[in-house]
Amino acid sequence: MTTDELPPQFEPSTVESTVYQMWMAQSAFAADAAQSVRSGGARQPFSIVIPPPNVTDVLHMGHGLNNTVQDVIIRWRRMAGDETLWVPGTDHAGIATQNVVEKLLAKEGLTRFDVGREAFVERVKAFVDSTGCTILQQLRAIGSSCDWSRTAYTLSPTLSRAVREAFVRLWEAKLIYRGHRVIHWCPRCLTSLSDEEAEHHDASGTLYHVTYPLADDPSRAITIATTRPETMLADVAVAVHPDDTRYRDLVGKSVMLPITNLTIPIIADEYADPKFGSGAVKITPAHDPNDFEVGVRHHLTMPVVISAGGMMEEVADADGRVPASLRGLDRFEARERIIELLRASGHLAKVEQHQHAVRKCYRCETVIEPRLSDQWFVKMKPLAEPALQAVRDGRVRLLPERWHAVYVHWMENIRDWNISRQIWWGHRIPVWYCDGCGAEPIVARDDVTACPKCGGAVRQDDDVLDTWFSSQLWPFSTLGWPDENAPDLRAFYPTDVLVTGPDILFFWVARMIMAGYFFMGDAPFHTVYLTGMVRDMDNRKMSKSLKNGIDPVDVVRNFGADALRYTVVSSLGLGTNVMLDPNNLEQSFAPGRNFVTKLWNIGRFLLSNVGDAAVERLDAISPERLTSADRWILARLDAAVIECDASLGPPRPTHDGKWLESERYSGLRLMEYAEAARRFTWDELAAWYLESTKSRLLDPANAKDAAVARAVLAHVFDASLRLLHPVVPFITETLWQRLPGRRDGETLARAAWPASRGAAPESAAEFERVRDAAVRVRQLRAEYNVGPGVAVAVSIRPSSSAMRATFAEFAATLGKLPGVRAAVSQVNAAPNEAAAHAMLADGSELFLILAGAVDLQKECARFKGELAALEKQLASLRGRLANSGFVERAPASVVDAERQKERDWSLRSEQLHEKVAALCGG
RNA sequence: GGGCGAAUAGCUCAGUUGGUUAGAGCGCCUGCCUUACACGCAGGAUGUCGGGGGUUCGAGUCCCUCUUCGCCCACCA
Repeated sequence: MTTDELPPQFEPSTVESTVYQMWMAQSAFAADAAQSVRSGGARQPFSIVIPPPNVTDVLHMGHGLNNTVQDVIIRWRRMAGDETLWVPGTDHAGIATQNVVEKLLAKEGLTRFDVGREAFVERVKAFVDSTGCTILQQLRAIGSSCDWSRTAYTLSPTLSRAVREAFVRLWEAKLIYRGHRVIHWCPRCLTSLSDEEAEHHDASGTLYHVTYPLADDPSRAITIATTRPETMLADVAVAVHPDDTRYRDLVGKSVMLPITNLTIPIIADEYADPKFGSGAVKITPAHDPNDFEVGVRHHLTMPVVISAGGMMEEVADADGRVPASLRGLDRFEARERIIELLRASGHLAKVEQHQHAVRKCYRCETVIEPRLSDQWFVKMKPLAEPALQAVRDGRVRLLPERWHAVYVHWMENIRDWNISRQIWWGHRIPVWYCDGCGAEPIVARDDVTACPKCGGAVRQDDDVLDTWFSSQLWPFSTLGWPDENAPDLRAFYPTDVLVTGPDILFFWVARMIMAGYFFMGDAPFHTVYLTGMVRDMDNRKMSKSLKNGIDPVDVVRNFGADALRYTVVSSLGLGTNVMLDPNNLEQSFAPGRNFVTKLWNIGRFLLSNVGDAAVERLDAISPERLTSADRWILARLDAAVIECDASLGPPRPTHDGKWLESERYSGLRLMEYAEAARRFTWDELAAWYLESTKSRLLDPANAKDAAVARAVLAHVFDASLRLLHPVVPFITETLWQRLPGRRDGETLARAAWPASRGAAPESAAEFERVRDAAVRVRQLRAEYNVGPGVAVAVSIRPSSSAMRATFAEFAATLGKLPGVRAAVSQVNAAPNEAAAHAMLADGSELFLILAGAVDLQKECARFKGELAALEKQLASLRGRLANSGFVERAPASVVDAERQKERDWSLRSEQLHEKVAALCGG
């Protein structure tokens, strides 16, 4: 490629799709199971399964953040030589997707019941087919390097097979059972929900105190308190604590239930808390989980008075309990009506405000109705054991660290999981019933068409499985399970890192770990990286309803995918939220856009100067041909590589599949990695090295040295593009392709991650003196208002013979650096105090004499400040050495180093004293 | 109600096991279109590290306490 065609502006929109197509054409993201060491290959496998977005989703910034993180990690490992697989895919998202299609139907004035089950499912399928690829396409637009040939879908035939298998195995292990109990019911979605799907919301409600008169003595009454008076129609008892002396004589008697005029018993049960309200509690077994337990203990009837849709109705065992005037009323309307009735009949004792938590459906925020019904459950305790142990002993780590405790607490208190949903979109429960002979339910991997006992007709269970039941299998179902010999499963399971938001830690992550142990005998990943959330400037979650979202596609169109990625990663502390302003995309994405532009300009300048001709290999250049600047930038590159590696790694546990305490919470510091790579490229390569090479490259007299400069530039830029590629893949690939010596078909995406060349850190020291001198000259110029047009004279007294030897290079480089513009001369003796305007240096190394007036008093004050700070440190250091405890405890080498430090500081302090004396006259 | 975490520059955050003068990005101020880049360059300002107490020669870092936020969990009707 030729370099002279680089346009002055980087145009992401034209470049990105071309680059992505090139990656696809080169199969840059395709994983090869045979290469994994687990399959007899030579590479460490490294795999990530994507948290499957809902199939109807469109990309939002949350996805943008999450998938950028995954892509950075994947690209880093790919370059580092692992056989890398990133599995993409989507989730059928039972309730969510069904709700979307039901809304579409509603526009036609239809419900799913009008359409019928089969036709409805077909309709959802068609809808999913029409939208299903949107989000996957959008993931490509932000550069995600997924292996698209392995795109999975939770409701595909292969994954559905895994779901059946999982259900049957859990059934066979007696971990799945059918239960009759009070569960969380969403009257809008018309389905039961798991505990996790019924979210707590703080609410300010009303606590109604209702009097229930004694049946045999209406002058006496028991007062109960309730926030849901409408459920009193289903009351079957009043419970008091057995030790509650206030009520001891009443246990066994009965009260009259207002409105219904039924007589119900007073029972003793420890569930009643004497300290709450009156100490008596109404028992409504069908509409409250606690009351249900009481009901079971006392063999009470369990009338159901609220319908699936949340209407007052006599559903079961409720003969005559619901007065005609209330029938068919919505539960909240009924509540108002009942309060009126109670007030009218004098049974309403007190009404007070009450802070409590209301559970709401996580999909539609409808208030949950606890409801007695038959559901399928998974027994969780046995599954939780190994998953808990894995996190405790470091086989699985959660980042950031604080989630560890949250996870452990949840797992220790885990409750059985209601997995059946009364919706139509999802995996139908693989259980069949024979109504003919009444045989036991048949649980089967394959569809059952006839009763194995009587040969009669069977019908399949109507319910479908919780979406998360299929999601929990994702890390292995996508790799070919239940086929234990599937090549991908062997090569890539367990996967490595899971990247997701903490909001689905229990919905998904914990269940995957449990499923991993149960079905695969091993955790599905060794690291869970929990990201923060994307928020607006008022710290609000971005959401459709608040209209404060940012469309990543918009950002990509305006600023490019790289700018989006860099902005997100560079502000992504571990687990911290990313704040972006939806009303000011320009400013929000400035860090990324600025950096990308800078990188482009570095590339333009550097590539045009390096040219297209082959450069010498770095190791073919003898050390003495390198300038101090060359040695410096090579040493800085090594430091940058080491820093990037330290921020990102280790990629996997180093010992026996368990994280050591020391490494457990290290690594995946994406922000620090990005900053290290940026600092090297911008603050070191561009700001100093590039500037220092200008004279070498542009002056024809330096033809031989120019070749060295070109070689070093090409090498260092190549390495910096490699370091940056995981964050900003498009622009780095584009520039990298134009470096001299590229072969056809080579991609940066699959190029090797840089390794430190082991440059001695002291090889940087010499150029650092040039740099310090330049900074000092610039500061003095600014301080004394010497404009940039004015050339200045700088005299230097080299402090060492080595420096004296390289003075010419030193002077040439310094003089040419921007903002210096100086004629540099060497003086061999210390400048005469009277003649010098000032001595300015940070030690005894350099004396810079700037032509022009220097404020001696100002310099004197500066030295005095420095002196005071130094003496403070010296005092503390002396205290430390004087502390016998420290000297005894610290290793000899440390104590020696401290003593040396003290000597150095004392010496420096003396010198400063002298300077202050010389300048200020004592 | 229980548990966890946070409080550092105007904003968002870094600050490893206590140890030189507490950092970055954005923003701000001053001066520069120095032919790669004004989406830039050079220089600069800004912090009683939430309040109080303690341990230590030495505390942003460890302990106690108060205040304020955030998150997770939760069957007190």
